[in-house]
Amino acid sequence: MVTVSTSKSYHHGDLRAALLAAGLKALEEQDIGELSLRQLAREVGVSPTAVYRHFPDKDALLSALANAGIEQMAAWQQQAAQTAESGDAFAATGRAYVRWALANPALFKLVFGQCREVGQTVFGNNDAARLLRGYAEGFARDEAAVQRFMIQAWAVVHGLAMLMLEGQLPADDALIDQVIDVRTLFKG
Amino acid sequence: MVTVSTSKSYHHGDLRAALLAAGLKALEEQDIGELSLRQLAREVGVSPTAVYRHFPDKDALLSALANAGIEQMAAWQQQAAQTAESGDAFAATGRAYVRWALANPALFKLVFGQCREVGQTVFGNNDAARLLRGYAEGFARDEAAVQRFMIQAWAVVHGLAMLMLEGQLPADDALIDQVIDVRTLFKG
DNA sequence: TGTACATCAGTGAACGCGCGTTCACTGATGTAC
DNA sequence: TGTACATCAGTGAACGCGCGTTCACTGATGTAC
Repeated sequence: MVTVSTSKSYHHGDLRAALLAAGLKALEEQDIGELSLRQLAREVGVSPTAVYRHFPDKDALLSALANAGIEQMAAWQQQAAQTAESGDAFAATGRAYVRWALANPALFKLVFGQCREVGQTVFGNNDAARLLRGYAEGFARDEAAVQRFMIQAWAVVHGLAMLMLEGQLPADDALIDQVIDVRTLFKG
Repeated sequence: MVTVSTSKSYHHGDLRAALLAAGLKALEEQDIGELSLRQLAREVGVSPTAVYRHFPDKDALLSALANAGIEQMAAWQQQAAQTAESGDAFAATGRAYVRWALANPALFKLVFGQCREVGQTVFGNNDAARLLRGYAEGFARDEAAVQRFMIQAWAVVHGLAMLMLEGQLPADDALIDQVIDVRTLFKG
């Protein structure tokens, strides 16, 4: 005889993880503004109230989602850098940035929108930034030039990602390669 | 003796214009998702229902706002191009793009978000695009190079605007000038 | 110039909706003796 | 091994809210005769 518990119970941390997973999945298709706490609870098969066992409020849930997004994005970039042939790691990181954005449209926007509210910056001390700096220091005259170059590079990939996400440019792999091309892009 | 009409009446088109103006103003401080039809009606001093005399629904109002935004942005760019010293018109247009975005954060996002839904492209046949193309044709080898250059340029300004809007980079006039600089940016 | 009437831009009350959040609760799990 | 009890992760009902939209309406304006 099997006893069915009426109030289901996740092992510790499981519902939290399930909610985040549901959130990430939902953000593949919905915009952040359409995402509701109740919806995620529904998708996980739990009452809306249960969410409050794991997050103080909706904002906290969104923040956690943003953090998950940042980590995932950093992982993609790192992977791309390591896989790339030597000398191409820099551009590969840029391409990974755009591709991740295209694969996670709403999450990409959440990551940047959310960070503003928290007052935190997405890049600065992560691997991608370090790679970028290393590359720039190879040819830049001084620190000012290094910084300018880093920002220009960031702007290109971010802008390309945004324009593709918003349908202004075709979300086309070949186009990504074409645009993120150090041979044509930077004079140094 | 002055008769005060209880149901106030705008001259033809005036309420429409007032609603759009209120919308543009509201978008200076709020995000698009927080903007409600009722709020705009309130701000104009009219009942929510009155809006429906001028727009079939909320979406139509937002579309009209986006169109107003596109026009305003194009005007800024045109103005910048005409004022610029010869040879600098191209970069001036780019700077105007970013500055307009900073002056109209939510509207900027609305313009791009909304256009996706309508399936329409912001640039393609406007003055800025023509200027951009003329500049590119000056040194690009072939049509493919012209297009690549146009997209790269667009990506840089769009990305810079976005990163500044989202607080990832300081919204700093000097930084705009530094980043949008043909001397360091494009190899052609 | 006066009257009859269509048009048109407003009004306020009402609707159903999904939302985030609160509340008091219940049943299962783990621990101390 | 069995019992008593604290902890903890769920439950369902309820709240107030602002929203977009609908409805039947009203009063002012312009036109035809």
